Amino acid sequence: MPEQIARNTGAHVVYAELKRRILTLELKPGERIYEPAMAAELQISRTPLREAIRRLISESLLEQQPTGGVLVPDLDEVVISELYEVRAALESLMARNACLKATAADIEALERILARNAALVEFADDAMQQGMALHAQIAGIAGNSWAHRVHSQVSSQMERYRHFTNSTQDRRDAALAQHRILVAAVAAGNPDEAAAIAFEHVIAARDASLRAITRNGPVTP
Amino acid sequence: MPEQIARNTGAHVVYAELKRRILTLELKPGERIYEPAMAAELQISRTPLREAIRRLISESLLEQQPTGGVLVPDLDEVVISELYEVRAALESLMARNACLKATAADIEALERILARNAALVEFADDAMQQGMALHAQIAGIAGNSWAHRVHSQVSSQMERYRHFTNSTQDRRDAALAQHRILVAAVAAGNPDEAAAIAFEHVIAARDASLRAITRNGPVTP
DNA sequence: CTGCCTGCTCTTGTATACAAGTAGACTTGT
DNA sequence: ACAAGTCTACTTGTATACAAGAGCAGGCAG
Repeated sequence: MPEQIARNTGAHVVYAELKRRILTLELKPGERIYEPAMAAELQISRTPLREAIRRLISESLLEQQPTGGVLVPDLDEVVISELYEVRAALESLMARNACLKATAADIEALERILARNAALVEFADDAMQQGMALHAQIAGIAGNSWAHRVHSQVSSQMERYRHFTNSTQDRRDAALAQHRILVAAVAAGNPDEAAAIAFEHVIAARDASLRAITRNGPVTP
Repeated sequence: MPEQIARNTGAHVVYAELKRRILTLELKPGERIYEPAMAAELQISRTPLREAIRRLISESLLEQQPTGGVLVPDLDEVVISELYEVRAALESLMARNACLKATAADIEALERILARNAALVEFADDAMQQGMALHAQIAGIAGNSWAHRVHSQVSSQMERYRHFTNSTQDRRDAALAQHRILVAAVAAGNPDEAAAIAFEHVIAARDASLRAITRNGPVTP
């Protein structure tokens, strides 16, 4: 339900391409987008390009100036903190709901993912993927499509900050430990505890990121 | 930050008008929107109309069919439950943050709103407004613009269901009592308690709404 | 030298024309 | 009568042309 099936319209293609460029910082924060130039570059007319731009604006992946220009939003460490907190609230909710709805098969699936993650904990590049996999499973069990949808949007935003929030081995170990406790709480069917653990887990990730940022300098050097 | 200052462009006007019609159910759930007809009715060309439509789609106030048609989403009691839960998670977060940041003046402002609400508790039409006023103040104190933004979007969605979730005097009294406890927790500076109370408060509202719906029949009769 | 005014260029916003694909109705054959 | 195929009307998606407004440069006056 979150991602609508991509109809192969040009607007969808340029939307995906622009989104990719924004999230990879290929389009730099603060950079302005000029419709005719971008349309020429993407070899498409202004109409579908505008459609893609407006969609990105409504997702806050682009920003409209009062004067009328459109630009890539600046990176801001206050924002990343906010995003982590919203993620914490949503994942907490989903952990609670998963707790209430999980079947034996669901628990088994969670533990299988956990085992996989434990085996791969040393690989930094997979760390994010692993956390996402576990969370995706929990989200599926929770079955709140709106929570899932909003969570996806927030996660997209956070991708722009990925390069600034390097994960350390310590952090990955801690995350794995918290995931174990979380799955245990879900298995035990304790909603309040599962919710609290999920919340604290993401808040811990927030604090780790903020420390990493202040150590390595601000996000916009 | 949530609502961008309306630039007086035609697309913004039709956006506001369509949104109004959708939220008031003037555009009926399930009804399809034909661009030429709607453009003629609103006396504007298809281009700005399409812009407004796409924006509403990305806010889930309109729905795009795989085939290409656009229609007003059906009402669904599963969805309203989901929306309440997301609201609960977000308001819980904001209550927690408000707790951490509130100044003496903030507490005073909250208590003033509380007193006002207590005086007006018997007026059903203001009930929603009062709850919103208190929440808006808390959101302001919490100062998480993303939480605020997402909360606004979810609240918009819920407006479509307003007519089905009639509030009773009992319900309003209960809400006021919970608001008192919430403000007390914020004043006491107890984040966990404030968060828990805010969460339970909205969940209680969810349950009351679901009961009202099952009593009065399904949302789509 | 500085401040203001004027004109130009380039931007965005809107309208319209065109193309392609789809749903539905009608006809035709069995 | 029913099923299948085709044609038509209308839909959405895209391109382009046009208008209005903002920003900027350059010149002119004080």
